Amino acid sequence: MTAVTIQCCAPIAREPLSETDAAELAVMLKAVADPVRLRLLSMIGSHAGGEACVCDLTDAFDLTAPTISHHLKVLRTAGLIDGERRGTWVYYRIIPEAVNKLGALFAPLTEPASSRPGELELTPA
Amino acid sequence: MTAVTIQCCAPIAREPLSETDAAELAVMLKAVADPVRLRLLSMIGSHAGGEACVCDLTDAFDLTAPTISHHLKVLRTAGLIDGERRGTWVYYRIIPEAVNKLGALFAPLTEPASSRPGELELTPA
DNA sequence: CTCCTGTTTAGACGTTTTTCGAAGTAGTAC
DNA sequence: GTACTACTTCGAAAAACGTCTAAACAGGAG
Repeated sequence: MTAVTIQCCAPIAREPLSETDAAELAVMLKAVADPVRLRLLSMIGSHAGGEACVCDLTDAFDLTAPTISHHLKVLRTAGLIDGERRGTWVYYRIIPEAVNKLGALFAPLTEPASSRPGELELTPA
Repeated sequence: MTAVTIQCCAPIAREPLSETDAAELAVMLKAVADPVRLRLLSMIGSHAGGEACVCDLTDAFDLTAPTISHHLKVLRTAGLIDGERRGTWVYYRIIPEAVNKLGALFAPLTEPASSRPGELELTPA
């Protein structure tokens, strides 16, 4: 599930976003536009091994487990993370293509993308 | 007004975001996490001359003028755009540093922050 | 099997957001 | 001055959101 287009749009200042692209990007941005989810994403992404257990994440907040679970679901539905159960615990990992898509959206127009070394290797699937 | 820290954070996957940084970034992301505001930002940024009149923007939507005005205010409060009245019309323009900040947040981890030239002069509070 | 821990789902409640119509402010033209 | 246009502010209604508690589900241990 969670079918998300990996690459769709030029940087925001290159040309006006279409209604469709804007709607799709807004879903992803809305997922990230919350302090708790931002921190969750950052914790998962920066965790050793590239993945983090829900149990690790829950302890870092003053929130109940269901609330954390809800936020993780929002991130997962938006296509930003993916989760997998291994035995007792569930591990989440970032989906880099999705994050790169956001990075590309806000990339500066000043220098052509070519001058940034390995900016994005992602070509649309 | 609209005092916004220009640079505060490493890419999201480098290290866990602090509670403070996450809260601050979430404000900016929330401003951008709406289809209408995304399109407004894109229209302003890609408009010839780097600025757009509210009258141009309003016509592109099926929304009333007060609603567009509200969205523009949200973007302005978040520090993403700036507006100026010249005679009869009000013109808005993007604040590139703010957009770059978002781009940096979602940038891939390939190069260490030190290799980006004089990105910014402000250190976090 | 039962019990315990980790995680998700369901439902409820208060807060925030999006939108509108109506009224207010800023500026030009007459 | 009045009249007209451009834009913003105000106040209200509906929808979406974040959080909780309670209950369900998944898996390991006894």
